[in-house]
Amino acid sequence: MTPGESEFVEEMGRFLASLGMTPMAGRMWGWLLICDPPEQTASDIAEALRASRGAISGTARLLATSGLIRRTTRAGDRREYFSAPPEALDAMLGSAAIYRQMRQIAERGLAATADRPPRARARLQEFRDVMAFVEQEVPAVIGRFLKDRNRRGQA
Amino acid sequence: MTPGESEFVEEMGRFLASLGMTPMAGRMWGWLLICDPPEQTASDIAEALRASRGAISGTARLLATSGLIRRTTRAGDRREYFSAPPEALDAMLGSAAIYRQMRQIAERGLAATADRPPRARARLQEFRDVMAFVEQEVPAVIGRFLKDRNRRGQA
DNA sequence: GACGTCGTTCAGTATTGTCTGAACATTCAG
DNA sequence: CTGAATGTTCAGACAATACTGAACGACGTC
Repeated sequence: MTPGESEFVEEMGRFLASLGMTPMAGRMWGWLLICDPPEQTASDIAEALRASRGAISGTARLLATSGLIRRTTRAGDRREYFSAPPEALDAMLGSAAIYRQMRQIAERGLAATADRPPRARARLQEFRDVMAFVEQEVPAVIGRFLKDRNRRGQA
Repeated sequence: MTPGESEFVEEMGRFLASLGMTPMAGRMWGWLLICDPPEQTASDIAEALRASRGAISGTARLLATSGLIRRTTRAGDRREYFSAPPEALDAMLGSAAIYRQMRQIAERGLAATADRPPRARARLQEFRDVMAFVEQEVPAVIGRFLKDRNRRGQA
């Protein structure tokens, strides 16, 4: 890994960490975006990132369950191969998980303030409404784009 | 603050913390969404959240600079009043800051891998393209919605 | 000037979270 | 069986972080 690539990997680590993931998750994902070949074993990744196998193991599970990476296996090869598949972008952007979570929190808040005057609840009500809209519309827009792009890619 | 309200405030704290802000920022914003009256002094907030004045001070700056809360003053009153204004939703959703940041990281990564074969750069290139789209389109969609809503609100 | 209120800053602390490295289980080859 | 390679788990070290509480300056009132 060149210094420039390493800087990219570290930057992705800091960025995903700032979004609630671990730095290692960001590094691993960044590396899987630029590595060659695209599929790498845990040992490959541990060596490239100079991280322990334990860290790779835990991070791989985290990334896989959130849909950001794919685990594949090969006949006659006990190792697992990790890669950043195109669907990762769908998982990252097309999901309304964050907006849904915010809407749900807002709704629980509204339930907890049911006996308060409307004036005190108006802001939270509005917040909920906006979140409900975003939860529905943003994934739809991104979904249309990704679908379009995939169709063009196939043609 | 009732137990239910406190639970809402704490939940908002955990949520914003998972997005890279501090728990206190989430609590404060959550409280400003449901408090009565809607404008509160730092002392009011410190008492409601049972937090120190120092924590409120730092958190208020954080929230204000990111546009989530508004600081207002009144003639003949040296205190500052904090509130969660409707524009906060614009700041929270309409901003493309996160997507722009991801696009920029991707572009620096592409620059750092300029001499690598296209195969190794394809994923990152695609990632950049999708981010560029989202950076432009998502705020546009949300902006149209908010504008619409405001117009309806005025009518 | 003395006092009370308001806001900021910062050192210290307590807590949390991340990563390492070792121990362990599993699988396969020799 | 022995040994090597792969993956998981977990205790513990280490670093980062959030918050407290005290010190400080600014402002206005008496």
